[in-house]
Amino acid sequence: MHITGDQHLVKKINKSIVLETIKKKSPLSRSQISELTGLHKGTVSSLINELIEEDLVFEIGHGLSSGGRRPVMLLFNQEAGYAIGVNLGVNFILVILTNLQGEVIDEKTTYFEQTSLDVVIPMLIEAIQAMIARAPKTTYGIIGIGIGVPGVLDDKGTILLAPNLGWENVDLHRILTDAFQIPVTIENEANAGAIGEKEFGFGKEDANLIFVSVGIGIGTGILLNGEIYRGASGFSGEMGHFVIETNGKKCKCGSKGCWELYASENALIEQARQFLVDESGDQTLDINTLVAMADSGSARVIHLFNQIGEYIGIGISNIINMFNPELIVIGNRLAVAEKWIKNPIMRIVEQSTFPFIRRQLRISFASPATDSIALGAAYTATKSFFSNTKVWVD
Amino acid sequence: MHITGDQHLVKKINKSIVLETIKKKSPLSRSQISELTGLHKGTVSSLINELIEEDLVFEIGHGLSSGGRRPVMLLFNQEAGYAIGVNLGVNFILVILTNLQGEVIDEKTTYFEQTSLDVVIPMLIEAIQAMIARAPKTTYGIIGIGIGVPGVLDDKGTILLAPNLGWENVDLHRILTDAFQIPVTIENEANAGAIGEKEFGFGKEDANLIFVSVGIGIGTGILLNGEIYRGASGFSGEMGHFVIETNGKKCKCGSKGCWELYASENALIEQARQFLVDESGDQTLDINTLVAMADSGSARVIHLFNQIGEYIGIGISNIINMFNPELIVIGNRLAVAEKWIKNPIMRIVEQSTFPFIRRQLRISFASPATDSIALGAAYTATKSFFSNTKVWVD
DNA sequence: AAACTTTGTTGATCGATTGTATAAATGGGA
DNA sequence: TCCCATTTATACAATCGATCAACAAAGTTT
Repeated sequence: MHITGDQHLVKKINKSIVLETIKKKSPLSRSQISELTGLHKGTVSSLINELIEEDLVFEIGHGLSSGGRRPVMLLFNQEAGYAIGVNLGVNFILVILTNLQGEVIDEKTTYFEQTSLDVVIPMLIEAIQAMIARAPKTTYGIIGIGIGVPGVLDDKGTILLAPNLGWENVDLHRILTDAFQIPVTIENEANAGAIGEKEFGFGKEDANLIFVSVGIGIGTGILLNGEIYRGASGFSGEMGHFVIETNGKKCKCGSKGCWELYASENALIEQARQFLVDESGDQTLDINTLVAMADSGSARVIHLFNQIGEYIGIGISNIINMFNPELIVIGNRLAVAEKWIKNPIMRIVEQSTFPFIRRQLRISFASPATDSIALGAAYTATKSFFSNTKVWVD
Repeated sequence: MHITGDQHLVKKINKSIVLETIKKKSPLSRSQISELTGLHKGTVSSLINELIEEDLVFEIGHGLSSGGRRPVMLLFNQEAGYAIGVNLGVNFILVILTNLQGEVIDEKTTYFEQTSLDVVIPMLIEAIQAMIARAPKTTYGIIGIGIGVPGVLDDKGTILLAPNLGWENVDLHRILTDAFQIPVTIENEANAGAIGEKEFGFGKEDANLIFVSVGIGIGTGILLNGEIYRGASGFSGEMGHFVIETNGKKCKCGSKGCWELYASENALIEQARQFLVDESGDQTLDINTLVAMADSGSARVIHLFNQIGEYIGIGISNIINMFNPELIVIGNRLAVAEKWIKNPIMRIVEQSTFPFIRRQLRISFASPATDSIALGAAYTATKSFFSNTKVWVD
């Protein structure tokens, strides 16, 4: 069975084009939409009236005349419904509430120490529950819940493996659907980050964007031709296990010389521990501590960041040469060390990539203020809402 | 301006679905097509009649009854037109003539030694001209010319750089369009190979397929979600310049330790030359000679193939971990050494890739009998014919 | 031979875009 | 102030393509 064409499909396509246009360029008049999209005036009129009926668009009043009748300006009704977005981390749960435009209305972070299912799942449900309770009443209510998870998923939303949480075969989709009776979408953390950056971050104009999540390990969210690339078994993006040293250290994945052995938060802390025992006692080492030490001038720590940065740069160079993307965003924990790792990364990238590829390329660090993973997760929920129930074709 | 929907689009979609169904599963009756596609009987009838009118489909006679009126069986008219496919190599021009189904009707190889434009372009034009002259007369005649080129192209069919031919900024599209007044499509060699394997080779069922062209250098054709991936500047697939040894040999690309320094035909021959001067005089070394020597038991050559195979395996492992493809096809010159490099490649891949990724993965060598590059090139011409003038939406 | 099945066509209907005419609102100029 | 061109938006008929239903054609089964 194929997706065959009929008038309903045509209408869905055009309605989605009209709504997208309003979302991106409002305020707009009907006639401007007609010109921008190439659709006939009458078509636009009737579609707009349906969208107003559905409370997704509203009239804001008259605009300025350009020599004739004054246009009626239209706005997207961002507040017709809200979406929940969750970044499920290794020691925290970040829940955000966004409107249909992806603007953050509310947010709350909860921390945990034990990662066992019995502890985390109830906390997760409670956190979402609390956020739903705080959401204002709207036409469509909570239209969906999107979650970003640090692990490998199948296409039905089961977590096959989340090594840093110690989870295996957790049917999170079922658990949350049962708990809330609301559509749930689950996405890998790095993929969600890529989506977030594409929709709300630095990558709005880019069709090819790669989100490099440098945390305990390294994961990558690959967005090609505007869509997440998943591979044959939903398991692409395991770039942490690139071989960058043919005869390097042994990795638990079975290979040798894997990238994340040299360039992750784990690598950083492990190496720091070797010389910091004497330098500063047995304090708990984490990345924020190390950044603080570098800021206050510790040469050894600065040198360590430099080294880690170079290794990150090697992997990123491989990514660049392979994917020739428009944008690379470095996110997750190590992004806070931007100040200390940016230069070595850039230096290596300039050495190891083609000039004509670099010309189309930008590299940036995810802003610590906005959580692109939670934003991306919320966006998947919104998108699913539109494609399943209302407009949108994809 | 977007691609908006109207009835013409609907018809194009459905007509293309009907034709594709016939191409893939003929002989078929109208009613079977209706069931397979989900389209209404009447719709199928009218579309089929148009296709018959256009000479793209014909009735072959009655099929067997299944308890009622006997069906009229339909066939795709593969011979309604022919396409030219060209593999422009570093020392040869292979021209093939295919029907609309991609079956090779005729083929001819011409060899050349000087790669200067003045020599090669006239030869190319003459070779194509000769093939066109030999083609039988059909309804649509020669519907297009497709060319696979070992170099970097822009989106208008200009060769920006073909290092092994010594060409730069050659507007091949214009040259050939002027010469033949027929639609011309130009594609990178490795991309054409990927398309050929997808349509006619081992990859028919696969959406994610990577063609690794191991010749003088290493190029890759990346087919994701059923489409060639080109990257931001049409320049992805430069995987020959992966870094696999962080402190390895210097490469002319400016980096160090690039894959193709260790795993290409160049690497093979260079290393062979070092010890073969004394072993067999100053014969001209090429890959066929080396394969022959291995076949007759030269331990050193066998060991060399083993080593090159292992390095190929390392790069392929990286590709696998990154793309998680269904299929990898190893093509171009080194494919003839399958017997000697297959095992080391496989051994390394098994060591360096995840088991769950391998489960969905096949690795094969391009068959030397069929040239997937020329086939893929011819297919791009056929596809362009259908999408521009007749049915097909993409 | 009658009844049922399968295949394929034909004409009516539906639904969506488009084209044309028209109405409404406005600015510019005589 | 009045008239007209212009811009905006709607209304209604025309058109095109898919679907639906009825029917004809050609079998098979009982």
